[in-house]
Amino acid sequence: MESFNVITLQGFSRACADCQLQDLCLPIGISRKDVDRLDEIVSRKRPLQRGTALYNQGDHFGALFAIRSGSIKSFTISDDGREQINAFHLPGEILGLDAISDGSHPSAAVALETTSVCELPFDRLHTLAHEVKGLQHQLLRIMSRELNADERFMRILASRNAEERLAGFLLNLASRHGLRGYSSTEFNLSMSRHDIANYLGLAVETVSRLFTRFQQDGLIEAHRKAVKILQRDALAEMAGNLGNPMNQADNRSQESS
Amino acid sequence: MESFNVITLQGFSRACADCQLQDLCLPIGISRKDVDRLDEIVSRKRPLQRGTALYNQGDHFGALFAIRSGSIKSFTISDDGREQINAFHLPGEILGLDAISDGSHPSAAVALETTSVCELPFDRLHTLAHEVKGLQHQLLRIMSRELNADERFMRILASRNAEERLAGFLLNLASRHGLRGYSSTEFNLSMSRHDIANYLGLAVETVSRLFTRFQQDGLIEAHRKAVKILQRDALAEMAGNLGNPMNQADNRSQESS
DNA sequence: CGATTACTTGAGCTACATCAACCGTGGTGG
DNA sequence: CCACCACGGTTGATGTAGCTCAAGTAATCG
Repeated sequence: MESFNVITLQGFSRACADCQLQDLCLPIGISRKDVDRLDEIVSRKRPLQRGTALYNQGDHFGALFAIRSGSIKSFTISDDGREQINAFHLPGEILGLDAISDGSHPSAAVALETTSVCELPFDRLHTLAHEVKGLQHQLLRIMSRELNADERFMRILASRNAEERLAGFLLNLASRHGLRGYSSTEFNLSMSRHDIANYLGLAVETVSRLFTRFQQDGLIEAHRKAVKILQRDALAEMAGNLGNPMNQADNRSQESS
Repeated sequence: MESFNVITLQGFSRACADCQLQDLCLPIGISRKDVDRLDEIVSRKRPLQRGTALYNQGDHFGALFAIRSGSIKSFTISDDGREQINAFHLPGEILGLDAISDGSHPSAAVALETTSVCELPFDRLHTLAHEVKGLQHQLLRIMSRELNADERFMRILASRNAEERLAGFLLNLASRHGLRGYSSTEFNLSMSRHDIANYLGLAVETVSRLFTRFQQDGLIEAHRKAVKILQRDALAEMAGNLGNPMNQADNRSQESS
């Protein structure tokens, strides 16, 4: 709702150099001049409505996408028709990296709310990365960061119980919101309980019960999509202090020494 | 036992161009001349004994490693001291990709048996990739492939039960062995039941029981480390046909159209 | 304003973990 | 060379976290 016309129409055309998210996204560690070259290949598409697919499973891979505002879930449908969510993506994050290897998207991406994205045609990006070493490095770093996040999440799925998973999930979202300049204690979930359950490998009922229990225990305040973190430390304790490091982007900010 | 002195001592010094694994590893899509340049930066270390660490969690990241022979498990130790295995690596696979993003290894890597590796100093590799576009692309593809494998595995952890997990695991190992020119129906597990259980997020007892049940049902033949797949299709059915695609490297082979 | 969909709450069931005992095997030292 | 030990693996018995089924309530949508 808000945060929607923050980006003016001018901002819409004049891109990366002015983007609020540039220090989360591709332009890190790239000179102003090279950012302008990046700009030239980026195209901004009109916002996706909630439920709209950015790409479908099996689609030809032609471009990476960076989220400008809104949020997206990526998921796959298995042979038996069940959906499994791989990730939720927030502004500044790059989608489609898993499609580079075989030229088609192994998972679909659907907007969870009104969402706008930047399109980065891969062949042009690749060529530019060949010329701009900083961009090449940044691409590798982003992919590596993603690998990290996946590994952390695998760890959670393999060894944490339901309450640890949800606690970790909430903290992860919280800190990712924080990184984007929003409140890290109070935010809206753009995904349904069903999606959360699916993502965490739990039943919807379990997630629902945990939300009410966390609330009863004074850890959070939750009413439908609105969530407020009341006792961050208790949640972190519960999540085995995996809340912070589970975060995809956290580590990136302080490591540029 | 066998398959050990396949690599001669000559093969040990003259590298990538002669390597049996080159079509699984970095050199794909690179001209002969550029492979020689790659060769120059690769250094071959003496074999690691079983249980020896290639690197430890938190170590400074200076190089990627490619497995030449043997196998390696990578894992992290969480705050509470529990080990969680992220992956098992076979010959031709690259380790250390998750360390690019913040310059230190988020996970440790330990040899499961006598294992030899090639060391690829990252700064030199990075520079070479800047010059050789094919190498840059191949690096991205390998990372993307890894992302894929992680996502598939997350799906398994989040939505499959014990028997589906183990069936998928066995098929995955089988086809990875096949890709390397070994039998894909008969092979040795280099990891313990404990490791398998840890990796799959199960208890050792459960894994053990499943092994005996699979054997009783005539799906496999298993004695200690030795495994023989008897009914591939039945296992695939059980794994929700996730056995094949779960594989990290499968898709790479037929897509170079 | 009714109807569909998202979420919550309760009751019972089950897959798997945990605890405990036992077995085979490979290594070591007497 | 055998006896013993330690360790990885197997098997059984029991407990429980979380799933499933079921029904109710609240929000959303046409």
